[in-house]
Amino acid sequence: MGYDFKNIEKKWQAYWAKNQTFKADNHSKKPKFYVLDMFPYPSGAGLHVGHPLGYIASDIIARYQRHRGFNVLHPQGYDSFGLPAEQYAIQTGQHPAKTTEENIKRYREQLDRMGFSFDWSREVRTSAPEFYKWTQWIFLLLFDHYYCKEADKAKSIAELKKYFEKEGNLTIKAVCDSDTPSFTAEQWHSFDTTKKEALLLKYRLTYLSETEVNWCADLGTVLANDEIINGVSERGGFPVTKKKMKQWSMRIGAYAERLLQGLEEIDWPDSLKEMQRNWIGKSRGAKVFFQIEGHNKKIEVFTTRPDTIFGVTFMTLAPELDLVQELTHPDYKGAVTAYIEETQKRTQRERMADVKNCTGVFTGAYVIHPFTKERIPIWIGDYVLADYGTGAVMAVPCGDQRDYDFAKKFQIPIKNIFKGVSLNEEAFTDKGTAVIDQSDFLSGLTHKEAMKVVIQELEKQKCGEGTINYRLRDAIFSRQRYWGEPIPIYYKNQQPQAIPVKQLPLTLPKVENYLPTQEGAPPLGNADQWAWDTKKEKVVANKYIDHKDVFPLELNTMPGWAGSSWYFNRYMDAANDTAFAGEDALNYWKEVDLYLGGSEHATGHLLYSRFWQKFLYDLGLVPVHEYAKKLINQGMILGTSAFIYRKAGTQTYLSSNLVDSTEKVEPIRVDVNLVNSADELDIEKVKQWQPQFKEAIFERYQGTFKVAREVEKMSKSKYNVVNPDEICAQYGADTLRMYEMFLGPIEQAKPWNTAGISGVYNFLKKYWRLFYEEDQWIVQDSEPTKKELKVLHETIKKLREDIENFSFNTCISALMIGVNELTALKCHKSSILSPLTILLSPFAPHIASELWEHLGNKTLLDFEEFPLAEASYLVENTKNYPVSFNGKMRFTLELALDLDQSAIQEAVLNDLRTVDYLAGKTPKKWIIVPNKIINIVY
RNA sequence: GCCUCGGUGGCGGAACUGGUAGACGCGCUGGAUUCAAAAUCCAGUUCUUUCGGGAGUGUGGGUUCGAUUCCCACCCGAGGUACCA
Repeated sequence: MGYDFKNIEKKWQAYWAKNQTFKADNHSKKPKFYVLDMFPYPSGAGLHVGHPLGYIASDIIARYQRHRGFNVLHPQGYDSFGLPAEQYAIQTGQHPAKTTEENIKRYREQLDRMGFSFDWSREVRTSAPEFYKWTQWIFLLLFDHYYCKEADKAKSIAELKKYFEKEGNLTIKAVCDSDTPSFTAEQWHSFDTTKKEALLLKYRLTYLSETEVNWCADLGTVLANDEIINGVSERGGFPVTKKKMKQWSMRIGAYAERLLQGLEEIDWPDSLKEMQRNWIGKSRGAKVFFQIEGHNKKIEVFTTRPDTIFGVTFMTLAPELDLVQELTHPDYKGAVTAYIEETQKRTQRERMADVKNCTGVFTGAYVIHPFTKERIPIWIGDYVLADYGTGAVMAVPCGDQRDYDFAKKFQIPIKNIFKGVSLNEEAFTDKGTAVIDQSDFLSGLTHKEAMKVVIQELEKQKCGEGTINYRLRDAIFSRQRYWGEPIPIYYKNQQPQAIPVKQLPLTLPKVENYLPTQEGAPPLGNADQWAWDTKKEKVVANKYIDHKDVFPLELNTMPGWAGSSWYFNRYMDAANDTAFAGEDALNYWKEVDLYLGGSEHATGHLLYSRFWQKFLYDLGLVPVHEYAKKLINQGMILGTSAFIYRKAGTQTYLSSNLVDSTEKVEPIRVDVNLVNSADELDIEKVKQWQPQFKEAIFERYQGTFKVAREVEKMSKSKYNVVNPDEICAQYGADTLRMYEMFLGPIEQAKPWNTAGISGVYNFLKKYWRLFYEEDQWIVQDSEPTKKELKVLHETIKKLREDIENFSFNTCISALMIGVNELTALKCHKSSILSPLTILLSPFAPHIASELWEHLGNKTLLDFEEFPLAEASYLVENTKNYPVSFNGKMRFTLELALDLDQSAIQEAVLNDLRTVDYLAGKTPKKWIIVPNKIINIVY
């Protein structure tokens, strides 16, 4: 019989479920430990072997920490709003909630088979009304707050109103839209409610504005910047264009500096922090105001090089700017309008494709240089982005390559303001060696000096000031989709109004059709029941709109990242229906101690969730302002696709070792599950697999037909998906878990290769044989030898170190070494095997539980103490001893007393260098452990 | 282009602060057991060699008694970002 993983795994999974072994308590004297996975989107395809990688790692940590006496919170849930379910609904008419429910069921079955120690009593689903009630609640909190720069935190809109009543907005330091007009307290009092509301909206942390958005026509929705990769949509790869639309946005920009600062406090991968830093994109420079000639307005520009201000020879505005229409000289109107239309038509991808080929037109207008008072022509060009800085740049062709290219192309003069530099080929952009010239009071200064002087002068003359700019844009929060959280807002006199909090959740209405309406409104426009009755405080039918108390509801829904921006707090108290999480629970669990997930969320989820956490912290609703202390990015598991080669134009396929360069062949993918571990294809199965192979001829080489391999992303369309269910059925969950960890370092991307799994499987069988011989229990109670103890304690030491460094692949190596040595020693002693089994349990919990039960008939494996190596034979009997060499250096050798003499002599004699070191004083009773030289003294 | 990380056998990968490079596993080779297969066990497996050795961690330099590890330059790969003024 041997190692019967099927029954063992079934038995223990049932036991854990029945006893709720992994249910975490919100009250405990033990220290807490919260280990979290990024929750999955339950897709229709189910899990493949790559998905559980992070869950296995987190489960090892969770089980390890329980052994170490922590009260562990290890929850799981589903990020269940999303596009695929909705696309499926459009095609089939099936309600996304139903598809989602089915997918979740499938996911749960697959997860359960792998023996994870999740506390399922805390499961969350972002698409459940009990959950999104609180997502909507947070949305309304954001709607009801603004960002006070003085206090450097969010404050309520009520406070803002009071301020306006007293002082208007002339002195307030708050984050707001760039086009916010100034007003005094008197003016404020004179405004009607609608006007007041419109002004307040410019301050709210979630606000409505007419913005240039990334419009994806194929998906019928707008996309956030992080949802666009290389100018096309992340999902589907469709083209993206710019479009002006009224959209909800999140004022994440208000938190830019704090999001940057917070990175210093958290233990996240450097690469990921760097990505967030770049995304936030802080740059120091100055604002400069240029007076428009014959006009009462000024153009404000942002520049990081105010020191080059005397090199300005033209000005470029983004074509989208409203100001362009206003200042364009009538003679140039035609050209300018044509150019603007042209740029609007281009997709983002086209725009990116010809970066080299700069375009633009002259507006016929001029500004006045603040220092030289020269006339400077105003151009527009699409290399200037409307939504960065002020959408206007002072062009310094001598110091900026883009300005240089633009000037060359349109034959605008280039003024050289650098000493001893040639500008024939390109602009001079080196800040380190620049010496300013031809620049009045800046001449002769270095870049650094000139920066200081010019900012002082700008501020003195009130035509500019030193400033800091961020690349981080406010995040668009509206999606023209059905399957998302409804935004709890209705419109009265065109102004957004909050749904009363006690009426949440505002649940999704039924619709017949998940496509946009004929008028182009989002899918919620199809709902018959989607209006808000302010008197009854409930949703009513649309036909009552314009009755006295009934108003239209918002038709957009929230984006995918809404629910995931706060779900980690919900797990702390998932069943609470009076708060998003109870205060006690929040104060007990505080933050995630270890968060595992992919680095693809670096500038999306992981930034937005930090922003929401900081906002909730400002309101005193959560106890910490960074929610995840440590984060690990697990690497992707890639597929190993299999290829066969078809002779061009025939139905003949060649074994990969028959292909030579003279033959014209086409590589064709075949299902990896039809290939054995020696890369040999099962031809009979291929013939049944797809009709095109039924009549095909397969040319073998020496009796076998081999495929070629290539590593690529695991996906259904590449026929390289390996299903964990099948691996579990064939080798068991414990083998799968260990093998995934054994593949390589957790952070690294690595290819899946089923062939290698036998190593781990053999290990578990070998482990079993330490306990059973031909189904006879052979474990005895006798005293362990020192050698056996040494093996055990070396394993403990290595394992503990490696688990704490998340180096699971080397952990497993250490276990294998230990087991090999004990097998060689024929050790079947319970005093050795009991602690070893606890060591094994985080990795292979089922087999460990089973053997543990046989060993000690004690209670639960899960609350035994993890063994310590500190008190071990190895450590206690080892001393460090200094030895000199060549009279120059001093080494410290680790010594183990008490080992037999022949072993020492062998070790010493086999290593010439070691003998040299110890010439003349080779110790009789010492063994030299190499690589332990820790100190060199000259 | 810029930022970040990486480059070690046939393969996945070890090597903590510089100290016997290639742990562990896969694969491969030979052997034992078996009617045979599976399973299991044992031995070998960086390259090269005239069997003394010699070479070897992407390339070329440097520091050091000693470098996969530190420094400089370059080449290659992965990820991020992209007219950010």
